[in-house]
Amino acid sequence: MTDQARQGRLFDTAGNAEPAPWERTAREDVWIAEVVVDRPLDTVFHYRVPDPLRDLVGPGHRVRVPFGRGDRPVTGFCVAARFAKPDELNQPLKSIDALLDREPLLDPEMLALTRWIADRYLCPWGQVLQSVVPAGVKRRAGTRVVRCFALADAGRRALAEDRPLPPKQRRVLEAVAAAEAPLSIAELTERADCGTAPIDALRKKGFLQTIDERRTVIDKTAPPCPGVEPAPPPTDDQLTDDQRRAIQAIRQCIERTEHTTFLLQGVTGSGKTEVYIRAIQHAVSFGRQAIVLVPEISLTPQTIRRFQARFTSVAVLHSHLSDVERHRQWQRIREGRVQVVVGARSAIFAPTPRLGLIVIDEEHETTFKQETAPRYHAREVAEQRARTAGVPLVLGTATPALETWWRTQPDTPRERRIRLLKLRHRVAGRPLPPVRVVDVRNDHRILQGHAIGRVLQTAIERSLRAGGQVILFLNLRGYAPTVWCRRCGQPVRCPHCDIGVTYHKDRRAVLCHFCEFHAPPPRECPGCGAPGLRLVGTGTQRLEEEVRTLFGPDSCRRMDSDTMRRPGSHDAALADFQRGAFPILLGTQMIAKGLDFPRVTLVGVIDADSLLRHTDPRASERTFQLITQVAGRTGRGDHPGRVLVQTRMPDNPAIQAAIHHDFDRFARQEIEHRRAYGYPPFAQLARIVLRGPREQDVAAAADELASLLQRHTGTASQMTVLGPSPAPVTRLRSLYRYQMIIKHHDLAALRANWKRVAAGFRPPAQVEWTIDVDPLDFR
DNA sequence: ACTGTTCCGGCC
DNA sequence: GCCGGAACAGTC
Repeated sequence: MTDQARQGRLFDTAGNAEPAPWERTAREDVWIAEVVVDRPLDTVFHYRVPDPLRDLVGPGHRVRVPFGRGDRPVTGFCVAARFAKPDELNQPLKSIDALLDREPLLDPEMLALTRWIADRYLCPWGQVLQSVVPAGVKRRAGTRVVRCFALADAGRRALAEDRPLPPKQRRVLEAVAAAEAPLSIAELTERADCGTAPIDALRKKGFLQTIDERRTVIDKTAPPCPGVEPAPPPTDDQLTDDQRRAIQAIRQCIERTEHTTFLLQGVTGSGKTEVYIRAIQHAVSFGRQAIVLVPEISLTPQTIRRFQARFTSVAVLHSHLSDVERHRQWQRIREGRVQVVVGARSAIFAPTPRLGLIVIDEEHETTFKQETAPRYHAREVAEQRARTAGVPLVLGTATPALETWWRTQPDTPRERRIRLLKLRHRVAGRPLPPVRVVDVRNDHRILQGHAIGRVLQTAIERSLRAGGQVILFLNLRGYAPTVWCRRCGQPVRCPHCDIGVTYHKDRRAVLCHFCEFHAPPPRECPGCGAPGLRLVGTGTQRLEEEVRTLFGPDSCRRMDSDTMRRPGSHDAALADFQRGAFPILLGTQMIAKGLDFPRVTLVGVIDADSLLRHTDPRASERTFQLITQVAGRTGRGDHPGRVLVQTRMPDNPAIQAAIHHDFDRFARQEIEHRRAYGYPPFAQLARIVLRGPREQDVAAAADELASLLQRHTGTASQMTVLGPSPAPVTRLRSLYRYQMIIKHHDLAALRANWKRVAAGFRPPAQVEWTIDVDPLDFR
């Protein structure tokens, strides 16, 4: 029996399960609510609904309930409310203390979706529920309870009988009578042009009754997005045949209100966004709403403006919204006043009343996976939501995640199959830029420690001379990624994490990129005491220095998470680049996606090898994706572009596939690799991490858990347990970490096994575990 | 006999 | 997660 069924046994008329004692007989008929409390428990609790709340409490409402021995008040979500027949209960149930929301925060579909996430990602339902409703919504940020006045019976009679009243009181009473809703003191004094005294007098006479209403305090609308007007949309005959076909396929699916998952695989610059927009317009024409998920870094004014230009009401949900603003947007969405919701990962929980379509742009991006509990992948959640809502899901990218691509292939079972829509050409007949590998093994500039080799340097000079712009991509922030001791040959490490520190010249400090540690750069080696540490390697700060030396002090702007700390600085830098304020844009990931600058004629990848050096099982997939994405930033205007990739491994398969723009070749070779090693999609993985302050305790707990898993699964279950072993980053924020990977061809069986084992495993004090289903981060 | 610590199960 | 009881150990 599933846990879900077990939790529902109170109403299980089949009667196979022996009911718990308190479930057996009722002394009286009661309304009960099933409540999931705000605790990491995956259990549904039952509470009596007191009579006054009888018609008010339903699924999706939050309630306050007494919980535990001390009856401590906790909040919970009501997930069902029903009449309990006699004979079903015998122990007196505790009662709901209070109803916290007038309207349910979640509709039945969202409740079901959160339940699905809890099962799929092995996370307590209560925790999922808490995390899908924004904090600002729960705290009702930006609203306040305001005392309002409505007509009481006595007042109504007084008006009807035209009884004599002082003139001000009469005006007040008439204002209240004329209003559709109760009026606040401020509204009343304004409309009746009086002070508060007449209002108070009427209330004392019983002519007015007071009603406390929750009102919005701040209602400022989002400022219009800065930046340049987007290019005018293409007319119908400017669409490519591929675009037309794709739009047609998605529209058909919208009309039939049936679910299909599409992979819209289009080379960079092939007009995927136009396809999304046309498909969404169709859904909107049926009075439905669309959700568009994009990686956070793509939430630039460029993207936002494009949607705002084509729809009358767009809600943008990004991480910089205040609680108040987020609450306001959430309300707008829920009231159906928004046509399109554009947002990062969590926007998949947007409370659209009539969902018509979901789009995930750059679907291969790993930021769609949440790295804290519930560790869901927005793509999976989106598919589940689309499936139950009977609407299409469109996954768009130039470089699909391997798992996604695999599902378009004939070997995939039919029920998992997704439909491939290809956009093979760039719009306006523009070619993909030629990509050239530059082998820098013998480049004398590189050998001297510079980041820009001779070939790239000349190419930049030529582009600039021709009036073009240049993008330089380097995936390491800081000045020097390693601080190295000449004598003992050891890097300087973070005292809290076992990871090397990075030197940041602008802050005159060494930083740990895993925790908040920072310190002045040490003069001598913390290990052996030798003086004279060396700064090894190049990060974006050193690259910036080099570019300014080579091409002039005003030639470039750096974009990475250090320069882009303040909200808006990102947008400002891009706007400056767009209007040509500087010719060279250099930076990390954040300049690799989605940007559309027609004047960029050269893209340089400074160090392709740094992408491959990771121990991550998906390193080569990421390398291919990043090179392809960043290469796509050029050749988007009237001038052709080109791409130079600096590497010491010119024959690497991922690099070779990227320079040939050959996704299929890359995917086929990578999928065979996955098949050979039993990686997803050929097996399902879950990663368990144990962490604590004492290494022996963590290691011992890991051993115990591993043996529990082995014993429970046995040889028959086809489940493999890899490890335990120290995690690749064994110490993080002063905590030791051990991990194991469990592997099974069937995800449901894997989850069931884990649940059985987890129920009997209690780690020692100070050791805690986490489980990550379908992990993407193995650090 | 008394008190502090850890382990463990239940929470409706 | 939090609480309380049981079991255990160390102390007066």
